[in-house]
Amino acid sequence: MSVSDKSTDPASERTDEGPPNFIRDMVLELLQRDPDARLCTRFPPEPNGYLHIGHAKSIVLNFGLARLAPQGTCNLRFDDTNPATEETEYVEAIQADIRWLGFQWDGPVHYASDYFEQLYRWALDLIRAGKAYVDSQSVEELREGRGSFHQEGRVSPYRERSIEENLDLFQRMRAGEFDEGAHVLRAKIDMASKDVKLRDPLMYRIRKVAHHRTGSEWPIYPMYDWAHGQSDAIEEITHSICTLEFQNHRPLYDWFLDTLGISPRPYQTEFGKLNLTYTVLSKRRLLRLVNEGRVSGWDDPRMPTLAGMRRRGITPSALRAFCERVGVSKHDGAVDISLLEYYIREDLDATTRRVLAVLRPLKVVLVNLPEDAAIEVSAPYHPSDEAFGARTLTVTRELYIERDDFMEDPPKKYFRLAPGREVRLRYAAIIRCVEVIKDEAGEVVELRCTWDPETLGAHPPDGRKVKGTIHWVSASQGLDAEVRLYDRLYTVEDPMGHDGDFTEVLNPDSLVTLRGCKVEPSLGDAPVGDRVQFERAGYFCVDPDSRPGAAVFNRTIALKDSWAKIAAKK
RNA sequence: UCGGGGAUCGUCUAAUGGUAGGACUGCGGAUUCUGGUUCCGCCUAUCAAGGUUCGAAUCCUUGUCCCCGAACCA
Repeated sequence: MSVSDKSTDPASERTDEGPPNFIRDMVLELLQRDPDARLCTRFPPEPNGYLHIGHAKSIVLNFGLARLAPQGTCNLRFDDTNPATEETEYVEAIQADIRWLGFQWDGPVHYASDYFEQLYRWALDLIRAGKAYVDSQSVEELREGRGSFHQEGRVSPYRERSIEENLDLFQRMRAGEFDEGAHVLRAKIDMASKDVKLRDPLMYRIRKVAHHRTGSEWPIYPMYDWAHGQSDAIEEITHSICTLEFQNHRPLYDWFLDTLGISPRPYQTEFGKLNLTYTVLSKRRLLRLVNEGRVSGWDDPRMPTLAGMRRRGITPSALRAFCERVGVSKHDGAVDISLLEYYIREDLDATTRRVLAVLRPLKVVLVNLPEDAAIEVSAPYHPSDEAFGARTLTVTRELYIERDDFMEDPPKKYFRLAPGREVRLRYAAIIRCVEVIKDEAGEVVELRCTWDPETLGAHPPDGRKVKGTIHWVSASQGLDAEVRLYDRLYTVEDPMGHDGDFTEVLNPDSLVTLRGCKVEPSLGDAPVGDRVQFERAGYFCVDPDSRPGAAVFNRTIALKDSWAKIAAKK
């Protein structure tokens, strides 16, 4: 390709889609050779748990690939071949999560269970072709017969059953004549293969368990390897994208498709799934957190599930941007959680209005203001985007400031309030602390300050510099609220690398609930899900637990805090 | 030990024989009525050793380390 045709090169259109990657390149090359080539991907979750951010990467990848061509499509298919663990609740939650993330699959929702009949007929074909047989060994015999990495497999005594007998047995398996474990259907490949996966893998097992869609119609269920590739083929998927741990399955994937002679057929490509520091992404372990009550549910804001992140206040667009940026490769690494945090802040900074809220209130009395003072100030909702508008805040004689914004004996470089020192009240005027009131225990319970009217909405006329600005809420006008501060769920970067159980490194402070917080009056009618920035504190959203007059805010993420860094160094 | 994959700044990822680039993090600085944002700057990488070549992250050889695989899970 020459440089001059760059403008018509499909590869040049990738600019808005994040960095290039080997799968995208593969598809782009195909499209360059044949612009009319069919392009169909699929997202194939098993409905046995909720979607997490790792699935988001896969969704963004698969839907993104389909969009590379105008005729490209991406299916949603539930890989529901194990009725013991799958439920309708998950089927519904997964669809809601995909839509929330901002994607819509093409055509109807597909299910591997839609293909049970076709799969069954193909299995009969394989038996007739002498490529599959019914084995009647026990689980233990099967396992032993499979051999090991260093030892060849042993041929089953049932391997040479006649085609007629296999047909009869398999049909009776399907008819429900046998108990679980009595027989299995195996592909006849090669018990001596160095690839353990190819040592006559199981295609069907007997499971007398009701299926969430097919009920009790089927007493036998196809195994993943038998169902997946054929399901792809039925849907005429062209690119079957999956994660690295399925690389070992590809020879089998190919064997079934080739042996059946299905055409056109899909091809599997693997990529490294997303891993995140301070995070565990494994449906089995997330299920444990839920079942053991370590979190409040699949949508606990600390969970890396899409449902949890949604409740936490994280936006779909931040997630999408993150998934684009982490890239796609065959390297199995762990992305630093700070990259995710960056995209969350970037999006929220642009899209949320600023409000004032005091999380840990400390009372301040402005001694030179009359009892009924009500000084109105206009405060823009966003520092750089006028479209957000403004609201009016009222300064009253008594108000609340953050406990952290006052220190009796401040260290160097602390430019907030201290005895005798000045600070600006955000959007209002400068105050000076003239008296500190303590209780019997010696704890500071109130500050007396003077209000400097000359600095209301203006710099001090005498030119003096007041570096600090703090947020505040009127004592009489502020609203009470509950605030839930969320932090990382684990105390270590790699919870699974920890010796022992991953629950041992759960962060005991991952949720801190604050009651008696004070928020500005404009928040009185904030709807559930509403996202705001509490100035100087972080981004928050209204939790569904909120009740009229008793709002609950979840902290999505704190603002970057360079003072905390300075303070921590000392 | 057998089979399949993978090794590039601290992290993720580009560069497919021709200047090792970007993002995040970290560290400085400027601006700022958010210790936020924004802007500017700096630090830091080709797993190792040989070989081919004018030239190697890229090709070859050997080695090292890491991941996956012996479920009637997906």
